[in-house]
Amino acid sequence: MSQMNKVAAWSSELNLICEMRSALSHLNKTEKKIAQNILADPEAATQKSIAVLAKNSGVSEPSVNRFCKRFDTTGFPDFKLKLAKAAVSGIWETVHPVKPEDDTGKYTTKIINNTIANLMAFKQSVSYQQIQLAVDALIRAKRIFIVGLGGSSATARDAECKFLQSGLSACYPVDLIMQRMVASNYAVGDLYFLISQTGETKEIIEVAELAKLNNAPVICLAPEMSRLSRLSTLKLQIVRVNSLDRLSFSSQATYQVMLHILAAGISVQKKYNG
Amino acid sequence: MSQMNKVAAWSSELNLICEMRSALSHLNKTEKKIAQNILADPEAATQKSIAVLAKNSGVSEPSVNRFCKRFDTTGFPDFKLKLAKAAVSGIWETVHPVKPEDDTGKYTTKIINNTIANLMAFKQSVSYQQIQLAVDALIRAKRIFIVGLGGSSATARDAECKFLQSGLSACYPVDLIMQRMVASNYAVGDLYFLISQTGETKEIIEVAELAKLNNAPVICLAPEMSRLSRLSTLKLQIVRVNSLDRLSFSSQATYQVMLHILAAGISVQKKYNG
DNA sequence: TAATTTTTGTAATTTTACTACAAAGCAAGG
DNA sequence: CCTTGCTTTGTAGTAAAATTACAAAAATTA
Repeated sequence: MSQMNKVAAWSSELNLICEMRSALSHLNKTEKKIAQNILADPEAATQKSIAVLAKNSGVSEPSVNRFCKRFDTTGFPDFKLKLAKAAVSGIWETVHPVKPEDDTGKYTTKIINNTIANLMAFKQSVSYQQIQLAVDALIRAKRIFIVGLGGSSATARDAECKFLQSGLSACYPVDLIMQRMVASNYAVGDLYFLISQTGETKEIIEVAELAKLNNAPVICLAPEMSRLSRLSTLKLQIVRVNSLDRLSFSSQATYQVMLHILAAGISVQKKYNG
Repeated sequence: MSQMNKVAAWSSELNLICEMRSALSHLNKTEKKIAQNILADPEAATQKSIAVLAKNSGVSEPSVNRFCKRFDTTGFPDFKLKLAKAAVSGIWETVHPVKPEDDTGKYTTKIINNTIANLMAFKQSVSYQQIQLAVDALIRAKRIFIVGLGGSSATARDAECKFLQSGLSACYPVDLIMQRMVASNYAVGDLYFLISQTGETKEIIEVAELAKLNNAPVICLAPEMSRLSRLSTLKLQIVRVNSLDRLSFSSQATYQVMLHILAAGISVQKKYNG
């Protein structure tokens, strides 16, 4: 530990449980004992006294007290308080996959909770700068062509509605041939807005490649690190709670929210420019 | 107080701040002093000691202690803990409207938070029974016709995708004339699935009335208490955080999640029946 | 108004958390 | 391999915080 008194200086914005988890490897044995004991059941730890927690962890009371102070708290009671808060917001960290034996109530709450978790992850990862750039580009564009296939076709339709409502010139060509046609007939002022849940669909990558051939600006709404994302000039990347199957949450809800944010941005921006 | 020792017996599921607020009128002066002092800034109260809180409220320490015990807690520390938790989850109770002067970061987080708040409200109000009934009806139906106009057209398209993916026979007639045609040519086994953000759009109500004339089953995805909702045989009602304008959150995200839940229900159900 | 009940506060007790200090463990240098 | 100096951990004492028991005050009822 030596001079590094506050383990978590570099992650003070994250919640206490995250901090502890990520600090775990940097801790020495006594601290690790305490951390593991708390992390095993944070909720339960908030109910314990310093004496009980020390005994359970096999360390002395002052060790627990010192441990607490290392995590940016004034002492044990303050630590417990912050831990309790973290445990509440942490409900959304653990995702619960839908299982075939779940009854209606179970899978309903699971899906809603997982979707909320995904939105929270999205909130943490979203780049305001990219949104700002996207809003600017959308407003500047003379024509916006939206492409989305399969599961993303509804999202594409939604984008068309929202952009039209915001007073932009948006068009969502329904079939693939039309989409290709649009992509190969680029004119200055055109903008391509490509939507994909996977970012790997062959047909949409073709559209992106066609656009690139013409040096056309391409905004994509796709998972980070996908092929589509790499082909685009402006990336609105959507993280997703990993290790979660398609059934267990609505990733499209996140896409929808992203579109909503863009629409709001356009409205806000337009109000200022006249 | 007399024999009623636990003020909050009838609302134990709500969080502590809600309980205090609703109990406020039933409290006597000393208790009211304490409650008001805490409610003025619950977050700050969690940092105070019993002595400070007592002094600030103009009462004695044991009074504060007794006050805590009335709210289903073991004592002051436990009370503070539960208060802290309530304050955290309470973030989602207050919604923040998007303002024209908001910068990118501000309106982005506001929209995401408001959408989460809306999903939470939805979670609390959703009827599992209605979902169960809807899933059953959808599986039983020979043909499902989906109708949604304007902002709901994308949602309708999404419903079509999801139902088709689940192996059902779903169809979303794009234009209004087709929709009317479909509604007036009811055959046994048909099911109408009507989607509306307002539940008051004239054209969709016409479709619902046409269906009703034929005694056709109608599932609606609409706000509670709307005209469309009253016309339908099965209502999937969507509450929304009130006093929030269209721009400030994505209500469609909630609709999308509802569709996702139905699709999951269909998959789960089908797995059991073979 | 007196008697009874309820409410509130004072004072003592207990519990809990914290601090000072000393012992043990560990690393670098002789 | 031992010593010196540093870090880490624990023990014991101290301080603070919360709780309890009890008594006084206020309110209620007859």
